[in-house]
Amino acid sequence: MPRAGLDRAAVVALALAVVDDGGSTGFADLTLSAVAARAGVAVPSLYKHVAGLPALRREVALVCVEELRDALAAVDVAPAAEPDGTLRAMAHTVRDLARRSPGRYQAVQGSLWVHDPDADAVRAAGAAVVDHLSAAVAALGVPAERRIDAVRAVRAAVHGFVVLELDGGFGMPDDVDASFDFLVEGLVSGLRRVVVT
Amino acid sequence: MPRAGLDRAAVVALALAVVDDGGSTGFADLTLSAVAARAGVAVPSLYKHVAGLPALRREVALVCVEELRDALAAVDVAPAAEPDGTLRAMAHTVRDLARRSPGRYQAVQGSLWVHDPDADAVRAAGAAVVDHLSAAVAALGVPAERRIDAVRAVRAAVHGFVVLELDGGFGMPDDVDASFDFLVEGLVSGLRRVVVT
DNA sequence: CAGGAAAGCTAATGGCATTAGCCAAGCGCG
DNA sequence: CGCGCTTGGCTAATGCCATTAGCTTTCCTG
Repeated sequence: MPRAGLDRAAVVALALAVVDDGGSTGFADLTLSAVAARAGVAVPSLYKHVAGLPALRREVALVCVEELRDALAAVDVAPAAEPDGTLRAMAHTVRDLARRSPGRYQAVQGSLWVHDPDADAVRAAGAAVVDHLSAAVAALGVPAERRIDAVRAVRAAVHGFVVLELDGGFGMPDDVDASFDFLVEGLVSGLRRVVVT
Repeated sequence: MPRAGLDRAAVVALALAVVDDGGSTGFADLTLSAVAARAGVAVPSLYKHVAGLPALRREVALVCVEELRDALAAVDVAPAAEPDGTLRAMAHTVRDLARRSPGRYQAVQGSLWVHDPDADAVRAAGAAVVDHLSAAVAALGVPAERRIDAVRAVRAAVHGFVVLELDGGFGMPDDVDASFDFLVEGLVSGLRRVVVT
């Protein structure tokens, strides 16, 4: 019986594969059994590398949040020509990422991490995501005292759209891309007008 | 051994109680065990009244969606003075309902029902919810060819905000009410400007 | 090449849903 | 009044999952 040669990283990678293969419910359906099956190993063997299912979920979530953070950082570094381009690009980045890997997007969400004392790293990466959005909003000229409200509005709008889209909540597929553009344009132009407040 | 005198409705009512007591994860944590414990009955006895856990969830969801639909219908019937008042009121109605019963709001969401062949009633009630929003958007003067986009934007914004709020996703509680007002005002004024298109 | 740490295993426990099959409560009808 | 059937409840058994305990084997290290 040769060894499988697993380690923490390999287990997390296999878990990510499970999540990716599971569509938009991939994260919810993440199970030690599934990971063990993929690894060609008995379930309890996984405990040699991760502390349990909740810990594995946390590690997976961390990878996913960092992925999102880095994608937004890349946008931040290369702002489009116009100043509103950044927020626009970030919105599309989030949606694209979510569509490419729905399971990973679910992993990012989470009442889960907000109150989990062991999820400091996840929270930190999440805060970085919000910071990038905040910078984009600031670039639009939103005054400081409205900054928080504006960032919350952006997060709500984009996240809400993505969630509804992934859940298939938009009945007919009536050009969902156009609807997203409509939303983002409304957001950008709405926030630009806040300047006058 | 007297009988407990359960029936389908009583079981669903107990399930709703479980959901309500479970906070924002109440629906996810809904379990036959919990319902049976409340009913003072062994778990398998529940199968005499409901077809299983998925069916019970569906029944619970139906109640919750109908509740939301009726709340929006009430707004529709008694429009505020100004014509934009309706959409504003609906947005607040949704949020208030979600805050009052977070567990029930989660029940309404659902990739779950969209593709479940046995959930026609849930889908129908959901469609009615969307219809009410659509009417409010129309009252704002949004032209017909933008109606779908506008309704999707409203749903995304409100739903996204509520989900983030319930998940505790807004770090500090920095006047979340004000942020919601900001979002709703932006939505209403943004949609009124679409008229010119 | 010996020995111990690390990685795998099997077995056992406990929570959950679900199915099968048994028993008794209570209603309706003679 | 009592017989019997429908119906609601029960216990027992199965299966899937996570988790823990404790054993074995591999393989690196000295």
